[in-house]
Amino acid sequence: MSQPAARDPDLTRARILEAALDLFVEQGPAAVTMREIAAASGVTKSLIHHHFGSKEALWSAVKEDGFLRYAQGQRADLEAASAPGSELLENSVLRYFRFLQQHPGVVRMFAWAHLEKDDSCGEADAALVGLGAQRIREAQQAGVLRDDINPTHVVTIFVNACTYWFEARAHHAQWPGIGSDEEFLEDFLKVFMAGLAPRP
Amino acid sequence: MSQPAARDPDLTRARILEAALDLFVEQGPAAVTMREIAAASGVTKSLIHHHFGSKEALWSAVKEDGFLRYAQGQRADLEAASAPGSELLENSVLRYFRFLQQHPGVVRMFAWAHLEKDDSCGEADAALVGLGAQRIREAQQAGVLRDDINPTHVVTIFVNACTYWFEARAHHAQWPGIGSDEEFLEDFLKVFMAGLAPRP
DNA sequence: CCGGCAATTGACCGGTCGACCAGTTAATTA
DNA sequence: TAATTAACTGGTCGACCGGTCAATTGCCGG
Repeated sequence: MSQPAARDPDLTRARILEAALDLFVEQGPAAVTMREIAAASGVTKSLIHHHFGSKEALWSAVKEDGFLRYAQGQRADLEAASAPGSELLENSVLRYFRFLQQHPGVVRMFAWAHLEKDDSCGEADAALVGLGAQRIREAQQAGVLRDDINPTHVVTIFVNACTYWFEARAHHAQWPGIGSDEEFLEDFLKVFMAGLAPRP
Repeated sequence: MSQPAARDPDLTRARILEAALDLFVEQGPAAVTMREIAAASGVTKSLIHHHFGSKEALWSAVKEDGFLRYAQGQRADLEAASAPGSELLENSVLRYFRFLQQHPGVVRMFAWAHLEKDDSCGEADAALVGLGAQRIREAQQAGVLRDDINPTHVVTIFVNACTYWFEARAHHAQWPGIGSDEEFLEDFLKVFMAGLAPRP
């Protein structure tokens, strides 16, 4: 006979967070009810309140957890793409694009956070962007990239282009002549890298 | 003494649409109540149902109206920036950026639509993007822009970079070394235009 | 092995939501 | 001007929301 699962508050919290993440990211925090989260995570509504206090606190915990995992993944990616110079930049764009491609929920989570003017997401990746900008500055000083562009803006440009590509995918899919993920990435990289080449 | 306002269903509809637009764009469709919209537009809740049927239908009407006005404004802008060649492209980016700068609600309305997977926004500007892409194609054939890039992707790149700049403004504001609207626009234009210059 | 505490449950509460409806008023038309 | 239609109002309903609470269960240190 199936025993009732042994008590494991950490696992319970994790299960609630996981179910809540899925629902929140998919439907938005306002449209999800505590009852849905309870049903999806296999616990009682009261238990969610016991562990997280309120719906808003749960949503905050979900975002904090999500942003943390995002930042950790990106940091690992940035350190893995360690080849210096312009190859590093091209690799970074490629890795960032692939990351969003494989984690569509991340784009949506950021979008929800932006719409509700939650700037806590900035804390998650500010240090990461600073690190990336530093690498670009080094490449500029080495003469590999043109040096009349703010390094942080270099990061911002490719982050914006890639992120919004996935956020507005269904929208832009209706534009005449639009290509696939791969074709867009290829074209963007051409323009981006050529635009950053040292000036003659 | 103040007469009760003469009946004017068109004006009433317009007032409801305007109030609903503001509230929906600011808080998102799920967070806004019919009672709020009624209070903000100075009519009864029942009257909104009379004119629009349901909350969802009202939100659809708001989006449709918003997208239409957006597309009309953009079309006017595109036709105004009629100088051919690479100047046209630079002007288009500039005008698009300024448009979003002056209409922050548009960015948010598109973001809400994207998050709820409403692809009706694509119908609004598909023709417009097609027109822009055609101009770029002509510039490519004239040798003013490099011709190994999908023209639609050229549009997409600058639309993404500009739109997400405003959508994630509060987020990116926390990034170290980030600049102002003007500084970002300048840097983006440098990279973008240089990246699209004909190859040697 | 027992006493305390956290994990967990189900019933329940006040409040608010979107929608509906019967009734009233003003414009339109025949 | 009588009749018809559409604009508009106030009141109300059932559903469902987030949150609370007393009671129960299982773990774990003394």
